[in-house]
Amino acid sequence: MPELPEVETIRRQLEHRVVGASIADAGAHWSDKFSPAVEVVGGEIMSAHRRGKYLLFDLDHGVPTELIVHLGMTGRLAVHDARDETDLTHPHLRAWWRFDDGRLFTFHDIRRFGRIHVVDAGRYGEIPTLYHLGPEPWDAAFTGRALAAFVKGSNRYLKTILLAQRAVAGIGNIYADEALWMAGINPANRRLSAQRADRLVETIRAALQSGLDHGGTTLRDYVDSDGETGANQHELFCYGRAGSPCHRCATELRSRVLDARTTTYCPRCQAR
DNA sequence: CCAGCAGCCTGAAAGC
DNA sequence: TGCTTTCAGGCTGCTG
Repeated sequence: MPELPEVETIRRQLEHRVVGASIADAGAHWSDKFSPAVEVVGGEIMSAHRRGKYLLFDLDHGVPTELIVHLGMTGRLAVHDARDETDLTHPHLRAWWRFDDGRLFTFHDIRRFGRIHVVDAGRYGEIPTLYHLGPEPWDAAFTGRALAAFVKGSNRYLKTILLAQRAVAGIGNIYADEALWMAGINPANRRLSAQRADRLVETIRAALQSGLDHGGTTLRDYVDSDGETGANQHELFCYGRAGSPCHRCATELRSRVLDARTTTYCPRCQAR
């Protein structure tokens, strides 16, 4: 489940391998989730950015164009040496791009929760979550005040607001549970004081920074574009630890389902 | 506009 | 052992 730290880890690895490459050929799975990949044939990759969990490749394709990739749950991007014999019939291969130097850029996605879009640069209207995406977690616009305003304007669970990508970009289930545990806030709260909002902004940044520092969290499927697992799963305080003792107070961590998301929390440190 | 939720997907793990 | 069921979950799009 690539979230911001996993996507950023991949972006950093890909950047120096794809920038400057010209796309000579491409292919894609028939689904319209992936088929737009072929529209960038003839383009040159100018840069590789990230917004939230989206990878954004700027292309010169006559007009400024963006190739947008969301990894979903199990998406993997990799660049293969020209000598590699990459199997273009692999059952999980959803899209591929052949560079004019012979290298192959591939997108594998077992569960097909990923998505590929090609748009005129900056035209995100057909991608609702990206269109409405909130600030990056380290953006000056992401403040306790701004987060508190989002919570006040909504009647949803606090955790659901964090996952919705509007108040802040890039948080998924793992880092939401981690940040809420670190802040000592119950995920099912529907209100947030100014003081707690400031604290939650800090812990969101801390949880994501830990993920970045450890190359991402690998629970099932995540590997970076070199096929390496992350190490942040060894640093988790809360996510996936239901039934185990809280690292702060030794109370048994509990899990419940909030809006169809498994949520782990400490019933004592994160009392409502 | 909002909240809530089904549906998309597959393989691993658990249950029988 | 082998078959069936459950689970994981980000995002989209539908419903009320």
